[in-house]
Amino acid sequence: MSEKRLRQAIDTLKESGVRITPQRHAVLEYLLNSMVHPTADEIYKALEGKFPNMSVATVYNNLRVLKEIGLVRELTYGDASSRFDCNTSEHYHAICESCGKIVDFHYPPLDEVESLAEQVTGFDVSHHRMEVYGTCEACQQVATQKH
Amino acid sequence: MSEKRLRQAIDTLKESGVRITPQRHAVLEYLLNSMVHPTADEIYKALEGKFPNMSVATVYNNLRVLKEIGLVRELTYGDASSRFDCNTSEHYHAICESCGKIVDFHYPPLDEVESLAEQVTGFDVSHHRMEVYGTCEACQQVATQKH
DNA sequence: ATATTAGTTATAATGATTCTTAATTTATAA
DNA sequence: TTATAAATTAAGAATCATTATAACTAATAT
Ligand SMILES: [Mn+2]
Ligand SMILES: [Mn+2]
Ligand SMILES: [Zn+2]
Ligand SMILES: [Zn+2]
Repeated sequence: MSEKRLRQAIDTLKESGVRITPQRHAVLEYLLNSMVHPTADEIYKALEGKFPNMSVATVYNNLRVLKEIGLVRELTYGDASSRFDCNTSEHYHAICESCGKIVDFHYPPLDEVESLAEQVTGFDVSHHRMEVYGTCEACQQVATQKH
Repeated sequence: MSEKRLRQAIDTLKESGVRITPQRHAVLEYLLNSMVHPTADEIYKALEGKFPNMSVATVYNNLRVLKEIGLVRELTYGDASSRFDCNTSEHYHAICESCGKIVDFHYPPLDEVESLAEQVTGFDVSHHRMEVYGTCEACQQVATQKH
């Protein structure tokens, strides 16, 4: 199943005229199989077994390339490091403020918000960002067990 | 008009048992009069005339204190530095991808999104974040003039 | 007046990301 | 096939926003 997504992603790379190096392939494959929106460093550490000589700069370089092609989304937060998402389908995220977990969720795109924002600000709006913050189920249970 | 907001903010500080030092007062006053969501460094530079000896750490410290009391909101983005907002009324932001300008806009809070997110993710949602990205009016005009 | 606490300053440390440079690999052309 | 050009990588240095530390100062409480 994820084989198909990998093949499609590699086709996109080829069409973009980007070389498919072993390191690039590994970063892409790792992201496609990951559900947890990993950081660049997590990807780096996960692949250092297979690529003991790979530089962390290579991970960043490849993430940038994959992002430019549209295969990867970068999720930026204030303090900590960026997280990367290979799920390019339109979706939103719920973020646990207790453990940091990031969970996908789907909701009809907020088109009305975009069009109203255009009216009141005069902006030509291209996209938006939305995410909800709170406590995930696991952390809720831990909290209740403390009584 | 902004005098009133300043007095109210100072009352909040007093109630919180926080000392009102000259530096703290200046940071707060600058933010209240600013419409542009400045960075810590912009605040630092703006005040160095009045406080030549003030440390940039003092700006950060005071912004943290003001944030903890709820007088200031921190707007975080991926690459660049945080921006700070003294407008504590519920509002959203439109961000120009061309010049970086950040503009307030109002929209009924997305409560339905929060409750649906709770249902599908099991999260206990406390708040959300939403902003639109695009091109501001000034940058649109510059773009058209290039023809 | 003295002790305690909070706040400030200067500077060092941190840490994620980017930059630089040289080496290496891959693609293209002769 | 060989030569040349372009892309990619690796290693480490540099950057830069932010935080931590330590010494000093001001405010507050006893
Ligand atoms: Mn996702
Ligand atoms: Mn605002
Ligand atoms: Zn959690
Ligand atoms: Zn603009």
